Amino acid sequence: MPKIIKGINENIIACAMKLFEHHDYEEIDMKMIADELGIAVGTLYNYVPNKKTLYLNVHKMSWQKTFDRMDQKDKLPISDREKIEEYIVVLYEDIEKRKGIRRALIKNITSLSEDIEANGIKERLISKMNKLLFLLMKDGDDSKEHNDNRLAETLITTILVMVELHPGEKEKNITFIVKMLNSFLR
Amino acid sequence: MPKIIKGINENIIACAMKLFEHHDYEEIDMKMIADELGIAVGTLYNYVPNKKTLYLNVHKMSWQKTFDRMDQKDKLPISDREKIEEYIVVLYEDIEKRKGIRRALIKNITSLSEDIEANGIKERLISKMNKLLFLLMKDGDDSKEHNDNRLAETLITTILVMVELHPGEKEKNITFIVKMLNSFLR
Amino acid sequence: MPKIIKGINENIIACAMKLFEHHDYEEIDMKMIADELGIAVGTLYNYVPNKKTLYLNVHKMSWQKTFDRMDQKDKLPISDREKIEEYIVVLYEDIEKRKGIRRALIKNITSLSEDIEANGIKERLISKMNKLLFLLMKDGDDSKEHNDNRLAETLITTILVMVELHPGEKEKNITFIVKMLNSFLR
Amino acid sequence: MPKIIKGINENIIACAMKLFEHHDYEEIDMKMIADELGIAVGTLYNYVPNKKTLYLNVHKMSWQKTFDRMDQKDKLPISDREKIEEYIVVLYEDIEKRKGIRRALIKNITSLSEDIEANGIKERLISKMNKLLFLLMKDGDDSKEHNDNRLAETLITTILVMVELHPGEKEKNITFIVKMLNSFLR
DNA sequence: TATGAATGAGCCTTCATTCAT
DNA sequence: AATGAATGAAGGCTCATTCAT
Repeated sequence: MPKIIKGINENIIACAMKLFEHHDYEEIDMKMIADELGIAVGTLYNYVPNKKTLYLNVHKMSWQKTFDRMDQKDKLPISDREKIEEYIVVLYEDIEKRKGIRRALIKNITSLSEDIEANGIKERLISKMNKLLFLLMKDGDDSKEHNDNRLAETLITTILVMVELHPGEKEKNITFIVKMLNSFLR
Repeated sequence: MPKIIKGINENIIACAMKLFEHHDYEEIDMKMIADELGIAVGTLYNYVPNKKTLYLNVHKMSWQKTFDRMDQKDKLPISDREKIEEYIVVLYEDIEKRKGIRRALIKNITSLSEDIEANGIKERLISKMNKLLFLLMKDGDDSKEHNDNRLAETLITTILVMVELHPGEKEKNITFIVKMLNSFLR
Repeated sequence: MPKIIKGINENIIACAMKLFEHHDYEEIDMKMIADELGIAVGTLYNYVPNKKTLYLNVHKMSWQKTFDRMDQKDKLPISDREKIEEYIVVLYEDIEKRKGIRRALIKNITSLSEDIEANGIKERLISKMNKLLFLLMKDGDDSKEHNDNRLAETLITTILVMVELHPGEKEKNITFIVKMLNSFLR
Repeated sequence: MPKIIKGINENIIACAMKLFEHHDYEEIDMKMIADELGIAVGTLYNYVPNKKTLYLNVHKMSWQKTFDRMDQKDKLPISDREKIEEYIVVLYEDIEKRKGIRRALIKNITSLSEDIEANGIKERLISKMNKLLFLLMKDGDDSKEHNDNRLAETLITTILVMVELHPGEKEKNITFIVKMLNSFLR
């Protein structure tokens, strides 16, 4: 049974994250991760039950970081509309940064992959965005009345798609997304 | 050139589509597909040169069918705005109807399968939508000026996501998408 | 049980020989042979029990042709020494002509392959050459006294090696071999 | 770079040599070699990058050892003619002693493995022999003038063949080869 | 008899996971 | 605890051979 030492575990997550950020799941093998950590495969397996779980944990931590950054924005003394825009920027940057995990995010959002077991992150993210959007919607707006998540979902997906299809055009991409948001809310 | 029997080939595409819909490229092996078809691997290889090509063909077929239905709409004597809405409906219905297509579309749109050489169909679809959108944009509009594809891409992706996340709510979904489109174009 | 029709069988051998002459055993598959014959694989299997046997038969026929050509030389009204030189030329040309089978010959001569079951051809060939060489050796010569096959073996092998290592230099190759023979017999 | 444990590696080469000696490249599969070694295929692949390379290494090792022993003879204070005879004896003994080497030598000499990229060792050996033979040839001799390798090639091949076809008759075999050489040079 | 689609064992190679040291 | 060599199940693909038509 793997003994779990806090320090090492964090190291493992960090290393794995670094690798998974740049490469797909299949492109990374346990030896690479062990090498990156400067330990033996066997040792890695003392701290991690298997590759999938490790990946899943990285996935979770990865999202958590994004959540944390969004939470930071919550504390800023800015308007809700500004806050939404901050959210978008945070999401954009995080998604852009983590290539390897981006795929997982997409799959997760679009329910593409059932085996990356729903860890509730998609729901948390959408709900977080939606809460804010709700405040910005006009009374009487259909979306507000039904309080569905469609706008939030669309925003998040659009970020993903823009990062994929127009890489290196952060400015334009964000401008577009914000414009889309604003015209919807107008 | 392998002898191509119409029926079998379509069957193969259908089966592969069904499997690729629920699982990643790497998760599916040729034996699975053969088993699903009730034939031997060797037989499968009489009709398909290799796994990659099969996967690619699944994508192509998916797109092509959608594409064809959109072409039908082009011939109708309706306004451009109506045509766009028809496009949306076609896409929505197609995507909803043919479960198998959905994941393929998502992967293609999001470049999830970038290693699988691009087959240019995604570009065709986006360009088709964009051409129409262009006519509807106001002069001076940034998106029109740059004539980028962002709006088209967003529309298509949104359809996909709505179908996935709000199945069985066709009315609401399409209403939302059209509303989004209209507010953007306003 | 395969029915054997004379005409077809000869055709098969001829076709297979043509292919095996230019390519190694592994490079040729039954489909190729069938295609070359203009029949279906299944049909081919009506006349031939399996690939190995077919190959073996081709091998035998191939040698037999060489033997036949050598036998022709026996009938010529020439000296033994001239006859030996004719033998060398026949062997050289035949070996040169049949690339694919050349390998089999080498293996056979050098006992390299035990699965091409000894069909006695090597022995026949060596013995045939030796009989003639014996007549040319001087009395008192060790080789003659022991009547071993060493000279014949060396000649044959040398032909093979020359064809392999100095392709396209027939003149020089044969000159060398004959010179070697003559100096040995002198 | 796979971790290389001296003992295992030599064992692998020895085993592979033993197998490749009796069977063609295609007839041997990695599982056989692993089984022969008493290890798993995966383990074998820890020491060998792939089948082709393993095969190639078997060849190289075979040749190199023979080569080394010949280099020893070069240092002796003897005449060139004596040196050639020493070469012949070295080759004979080496070939006779190490059963495994024989088939590899034959294949290499006869270019039987031309698809396996040439490793240049055959050329080295022939050239080494030829250099010495050149010194012994009479001026005006055709072979000397053209400085081709035919005599060297023939000598080496003849050694191989004699060992194969007349095992246990070392004396007679070497006598024959030397006699052949001498009559040629006379 | 002829056909050729179907079969499936077999091959090379990879890599997550285990376990003796 | 740490190590990393060993394991062997899989996976993509081929091709000699079979058999239903």
